[in-house]
Amino acid sequence: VAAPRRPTLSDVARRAGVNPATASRALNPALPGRVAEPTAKRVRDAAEELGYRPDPVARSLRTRRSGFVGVVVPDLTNPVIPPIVRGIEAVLWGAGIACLLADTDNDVDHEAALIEELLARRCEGLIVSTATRSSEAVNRLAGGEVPAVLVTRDTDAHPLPLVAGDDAAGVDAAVAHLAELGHERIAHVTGPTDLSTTMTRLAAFEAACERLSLETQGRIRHGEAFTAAAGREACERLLAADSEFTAIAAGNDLIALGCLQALAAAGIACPGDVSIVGHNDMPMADSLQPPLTTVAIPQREIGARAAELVLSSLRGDGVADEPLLLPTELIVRGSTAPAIRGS
Amino acid sequence: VAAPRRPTLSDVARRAGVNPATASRALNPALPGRVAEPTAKRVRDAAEELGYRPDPVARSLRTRRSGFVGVVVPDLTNPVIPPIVRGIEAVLWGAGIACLLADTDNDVDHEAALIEELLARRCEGLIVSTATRSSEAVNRLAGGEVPAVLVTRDTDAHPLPLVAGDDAAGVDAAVAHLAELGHERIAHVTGPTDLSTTMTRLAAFEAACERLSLETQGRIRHGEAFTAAAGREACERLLAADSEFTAIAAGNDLIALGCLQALAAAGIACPGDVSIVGHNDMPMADSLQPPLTTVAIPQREIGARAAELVLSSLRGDGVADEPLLLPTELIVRGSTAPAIRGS
DNA sequence: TTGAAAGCGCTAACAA
DNA sequence: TTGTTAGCGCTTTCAA
Repeated sequence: VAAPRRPTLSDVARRAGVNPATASRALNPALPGRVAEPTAKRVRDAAEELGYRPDPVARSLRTRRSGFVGVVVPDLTNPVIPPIVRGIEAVLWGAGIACLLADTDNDVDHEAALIEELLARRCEGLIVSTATRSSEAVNRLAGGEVPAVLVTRDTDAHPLPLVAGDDAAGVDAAVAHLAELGHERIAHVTGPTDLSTTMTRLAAFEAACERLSLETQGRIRHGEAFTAAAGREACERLLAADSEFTAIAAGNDLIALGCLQALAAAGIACPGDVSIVGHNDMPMADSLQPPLTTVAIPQREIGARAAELVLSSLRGDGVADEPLLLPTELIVRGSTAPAIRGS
Repeated sequence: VAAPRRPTLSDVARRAGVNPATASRALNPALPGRVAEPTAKRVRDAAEELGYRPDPVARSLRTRRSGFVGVVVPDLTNPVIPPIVRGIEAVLWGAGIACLLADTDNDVDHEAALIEELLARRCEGLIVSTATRSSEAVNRLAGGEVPAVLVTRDTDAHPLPLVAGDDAAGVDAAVAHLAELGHERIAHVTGPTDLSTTMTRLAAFEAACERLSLETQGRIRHGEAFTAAAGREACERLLAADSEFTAIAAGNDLIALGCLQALAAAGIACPGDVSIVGHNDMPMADSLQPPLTTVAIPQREIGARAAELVLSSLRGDGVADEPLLLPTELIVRGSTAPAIRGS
């Protein structure tokens, strides 16, 4: 028995009684050098009968394209990431483009390797949420052969289009909300300082406090990662320093969750003694105890817009290179309450 | 200025003054036909100076391999999935193999297309958590060219190795736990019936109730998806039917969360009036209100073991084809409490 | 409108 | 040990 090799274009051509080149043309419509309809039909039938599927590897080698877009994310276990990816996939899939995902585990080298891998496989576009704001591999993407778009996290050099939530406005609203509730001593527990999101939110926090004449001195702590464990640890450091505060603005919802845990462990009630505001409105933020007040970013839409930018680039449209900051919204839930006088 | 084309093996060979084939051999150590060390060094230096990176597409076309494993998941926004993926990645990355992820959005056609895509790109192995237990595309993987392993979700034909948690044992422990608390009327809100996990857990639920002489008649409802919204909707149907029950075993934690919401909306206290047990111990299950009692599955390890199976296959080792069911553990938290007499 | 020929970048037989 | 040759499966000039 002959090996059940998968049929190639030559097989199809032979069966249709034409040259492989003709078969190729018949199967790839449009393009100059159309094929006579009867011939084309013979080819299509032959392909159908043989169950022919074009070989994307061979095609890629020849055409330097691939029909897929690469998506590079820092950490799938961060709950904000999946909805963003979903937004990307929905748009791309709708445009007939597959997307292949890679997770860098927040590691620059890992990130560089995966970007290289995707590029080498001729991905036609790249959407990246970078592992760090100093990623060289990401910066090199600028002016490269394929369009690249950043989501949520920017690099310092910001050489690429970015789609993100308007974090600054969100943080400003969060601080204003706390101030309105009477909080005058607000702490900030951030994410890792090598991420643009952390720096943006931190700057916005300080600006808002400045504007409202609130003292922040000694009330800022940096978490080592965007995880609950890191948030908890940072909050414990904050508590240990005994800097008085009645509210915490957290770098993101996972950090906020960690703060919730640290406070609970220390016997401090939220929102009774201390109020907390998160950021992102991750899935289940509304189901925590207490339900988390947070700055919602439009997760799916961030992904969708990034995908659209890539599609525009592929169509040859120019892409504005200033950051696209989508509206954020403060969602008030149970983790914030009026400050207790003199506490 | 000449186009800054990325250097090819021929460029390297020319610079080293050798034949491309020799350069290829020098760069790919081992293999029959070793290269003299001085020559090899010249080639390596040339490659280094030129910044040569082998083209995986060309290499794949020639060798029919690719150096990556494909991972197909049904829904990244289901919180159990990312930790499993993490387990897979850690093992594969440790073995020097990249992994490319694809999300099927729980859709069979989408799944078939992505599997085809990954296969066509010569992925060397496939790890799949299938969209449905009747997926033809998945069944066809059996005996295919690349090793394939299923995680968490099986197909009815189970033609492939499976790595999953021992759900049956877990559900049995969960029901026993509820029974010990005095619950005699236990309802079951499941996931979608086209998933093997749903069927396994349902069968285990019925077996356990049977064993303990608990009536289940009229107390089973199927959720349309493994989401909180579906769980809530199914629980509302259960409540509307007014079948009396004092506890719910949920198909997974998201379903359990939905039940929590439905009960809260109906003014029924958990665990005061009704106890709930989830399944999976997803991230943040311990932070819900109340903290969820649940059957923990070893998420990362499921992924890791699946990846190891693929690696074994690639090394040519035989792989046992009976399902690998890893131990589950009932984690008792705040959502279960003693049944109220006569309620 | 179709065919012939070349070649994408690499590796595997075979020869030298 | 190294070079020569061929070809993976496809597309794209160029010629007929």
